[in-house]
Amino acid sequence: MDTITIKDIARALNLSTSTVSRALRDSYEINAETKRQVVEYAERLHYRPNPIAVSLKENRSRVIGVIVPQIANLFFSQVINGIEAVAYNRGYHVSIFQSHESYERELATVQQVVARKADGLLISLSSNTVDVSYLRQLQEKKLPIVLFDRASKDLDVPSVTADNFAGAFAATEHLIQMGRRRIAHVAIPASISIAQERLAGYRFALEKYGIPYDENLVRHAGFGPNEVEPIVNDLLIQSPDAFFAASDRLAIGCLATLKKWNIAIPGQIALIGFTNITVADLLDPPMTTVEQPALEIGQVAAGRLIDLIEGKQKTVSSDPVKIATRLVIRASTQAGL
Amino acid sequence: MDTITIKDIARALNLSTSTVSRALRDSYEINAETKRQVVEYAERLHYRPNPIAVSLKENRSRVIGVIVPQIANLFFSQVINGIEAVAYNRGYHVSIFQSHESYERELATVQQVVARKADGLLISLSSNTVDVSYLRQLQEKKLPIVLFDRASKDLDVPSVTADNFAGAFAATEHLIQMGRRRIAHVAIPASISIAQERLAGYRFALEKYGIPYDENLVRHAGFGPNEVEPIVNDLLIQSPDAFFAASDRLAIGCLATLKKWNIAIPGQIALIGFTNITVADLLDPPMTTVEQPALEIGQVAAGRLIDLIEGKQKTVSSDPVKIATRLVIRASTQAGL
DNA sequence: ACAACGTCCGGGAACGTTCCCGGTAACGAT
DNA sequence: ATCGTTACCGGGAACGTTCCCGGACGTTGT
Repeated sequence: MDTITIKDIARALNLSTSTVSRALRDSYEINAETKRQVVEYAERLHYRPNPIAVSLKENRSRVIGVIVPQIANLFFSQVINGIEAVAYNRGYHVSIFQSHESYERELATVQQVVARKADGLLISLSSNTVDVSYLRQLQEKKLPIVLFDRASKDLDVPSVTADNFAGAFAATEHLIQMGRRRIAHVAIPASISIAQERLAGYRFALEKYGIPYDENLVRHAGFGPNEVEPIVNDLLIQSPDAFFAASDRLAIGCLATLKKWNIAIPGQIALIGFTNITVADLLDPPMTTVEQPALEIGQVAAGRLIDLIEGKQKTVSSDPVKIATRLVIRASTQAGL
Repeated sequence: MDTITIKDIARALNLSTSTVSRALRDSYEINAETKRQVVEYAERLHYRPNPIAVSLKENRSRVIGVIVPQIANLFFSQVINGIEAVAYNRGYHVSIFQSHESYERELATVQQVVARKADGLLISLSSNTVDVSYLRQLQEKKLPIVLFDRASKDLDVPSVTADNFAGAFAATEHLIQMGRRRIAHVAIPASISIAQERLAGYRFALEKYGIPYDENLVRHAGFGPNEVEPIVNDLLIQSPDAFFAASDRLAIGCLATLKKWNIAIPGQIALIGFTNITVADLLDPPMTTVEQPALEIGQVAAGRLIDLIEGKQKTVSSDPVKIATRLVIRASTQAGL
């Protein structure tokens, strides 16, 4: 009754659907005058090709699916902005989904996205995803996939991440240079690839400066709402003189807990976050952070994916791309005591 | 070569596609034994119905489209979480899109979503959208639509928003009760519906306490990255003793600018934000805020939309739903001077 | 004059479903 | 024996496209 189809045009102009279809796609074998008529009529009735029918026919959709653990996270939302910018420019639509850190939701969402014939997949793994075999299967079925931020060592898929090792190294080195020696590390769940990279950077810095690694100073925190506070409390028993938090959320949680105890920052304890929070310098005290180039990660990841989709990538070199981080020094890591 | 279809099952089991289709949907007119065979075989080969084909046939998709101006905004991302929670429970998939505060992108995105046969639309208007006729047309074509947060008075569509008037009133009243009299209001673009509601609440509070309304104390700020600072600077000329910022972003901008000028908060100037920022009490100083129930807004909006989709809403009463806000008092509005 | 070619167009299958319309048995009731 | 049911199942159209195949007509070359 309302959406106008190619058939309607054909009927109205006394043509066949084939002719109309070809006229609309500007085929060489259609008379110029006929094309004009068709295009004009289509224009006038606001004809829009039905993408569902096209997808069914062509087995593709010009849509790329993006799956992140959480959208309410500035890092991911900025990555998405980067993705959209390049995807849009190159003629792709972007559909965004959340896994909510759940393997089941991630799996279901990916299946759905694939069933809807997305041309490619951009995904950051949920923290509860250990079994990535479903992604391997998709990969074997030639579905273009690019991982970002949270990659997986079990998967030979192109990935784009921040240089977490270097970032964590820089953070830890900075703390050491500011005279800290007992540096606690509040890490994200060990299942996530970047947790290990950041931990490694942390350890490497300690090693370089001859500080023994003390595993009592390292704790992993999950994504529960009140998980950070008890962990910080535990760590405080070890009398650290600095906290290195491995994410936005954790840094904020550390800050809140330390304040609760009336611990002077950086007087007694220095604090550094691994984050993208824009309000870092409005906090009390302004917080030193390792900034991840979220936007750029998104842009690069989307670019690689689309290259893959369009077959520009002859060599499917799945060498991971690492984007440099940036240490922004603020008050929370000044020399203390 | 890989995705298995109903035809494959039919061929393998020597049945017709009709029978297989019916068996899979558990039709009463299929023999129990046949059903068993079909279901088992389908299970074994991991058969998944092709949602594209189903959409084409049924003219629906069990997908609801969500369009927000910006995802990198805690308010919207929390609303989305609310939406997803109920949508998921009721058997709908959610596709998320951003308009980036652009009318053209919004229009294009909505068209795309509609063309893909979304069953309904949940949308928060971009600040540059003045012409909502395209939405009216969709509404006339019986597409279920629910607006949230940013509604439009030109549109007779169900909407779910925070109670912006009451929230702004409470904020302003609080400032007045703390002894402030020259209360500056940094508002969001006047084109957005909630800007007017918040302004009205602000004015009503002034009126109630016999404070004359001074239009020099009210300025609207757009979404540019550096738009807030000059506006705050301008307002400072009017020597205000309080700032009421109408959004997250603006409140943060005010705070940053005031700090730049070394203005004591709340000593010289009090500050209150209209926001959802979780770090409000970690800021320097902890910021008093009017909190919007973002999650609930999302839940209610999704609920209404799905009711609409499933025709449970006999009366299409488009009376707007208003969800109460909550005033959280922190240090930034203590009595000054 | 006739083949050969170019130009322009239509018929119809196919993508994977659903569903309407039928049809065939078997069986009890008349 | 005939009829009406009931229980099952298949054929095929339809959703909106694209594209292969083929055909009609006119023009050109020999």
